[in-house]
Amino acid sequence: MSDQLSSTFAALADPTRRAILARLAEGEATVNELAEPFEMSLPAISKHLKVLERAGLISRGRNAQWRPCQLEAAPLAEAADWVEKYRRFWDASFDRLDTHLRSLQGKNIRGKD
Amino acid sequence: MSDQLSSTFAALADPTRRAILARLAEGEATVNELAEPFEMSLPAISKHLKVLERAGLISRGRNAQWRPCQLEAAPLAEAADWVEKYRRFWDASFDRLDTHLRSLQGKNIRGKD
DNA sequence: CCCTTGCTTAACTAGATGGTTAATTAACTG
DNA sequence: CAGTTAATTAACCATCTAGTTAAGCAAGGG
Repeated sequence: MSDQLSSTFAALADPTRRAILARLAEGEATVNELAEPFEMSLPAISKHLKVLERAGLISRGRNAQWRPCQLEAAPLAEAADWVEKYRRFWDASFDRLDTHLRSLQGKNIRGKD
Repeated sequence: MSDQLSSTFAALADPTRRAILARLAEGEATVNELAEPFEMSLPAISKHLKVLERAGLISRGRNAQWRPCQLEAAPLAEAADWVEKYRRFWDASFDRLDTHLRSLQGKNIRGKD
């Protein structure tokens, strides 16, 4: 799970962390500000932030005793690229072609590919 | 981790499972065909397929003793939507606006939002 | 210098994840 | 019916995850 894409997706696989990113999309925030909406201890938020940081999705500065967090969306570009490769499989405009290709594939199910 | 988006991202957070989806993008495949590229036991692949199935990313049919797997990309649409909301944060054309907004936000770091 | 505020680290727990081998089920094949 | 092939299930194990409470560490404010 050490590759970038895996840790990005893993970081996104938690509603708390996605909510934190959504909040940071509105601008910088401190840990306490980020924690405020959640019924969860501060250490728990701290851990979520560490996961986001190690995935490169946030960066943290220092301002006196505050540790302001900032969104770093770069890893999301790679994730978007990956997902987009599959767009034709869910996009309505490709349904007919897709069904056709699938039925061709079905006849060759035991073939090399 | 029970919501759709979380289980979709969780399923994608593993290179083996992403490779399986990539293979299925070329068409249906049986479990043994899917397992072939990996140095991993068949039960391990079976478990990965179960994760993908519970996330709704694949469906499985029956053809005699074979259980052909098929890509079901629908959940990826939701994932793509989520990620796309952040596009402006990594897209070069938004960098200048983004920097500007951040600097405004910075002055209000202790504010309500 | 002590106290409060902001946050992290430590230690622990319950449950999920990712893998293994061995046993089992299911369906075709001689 | 016996054997082979395809795949799953069971049982087990190590590691990771997401949370907890309690203790520790910086930095600013009386």
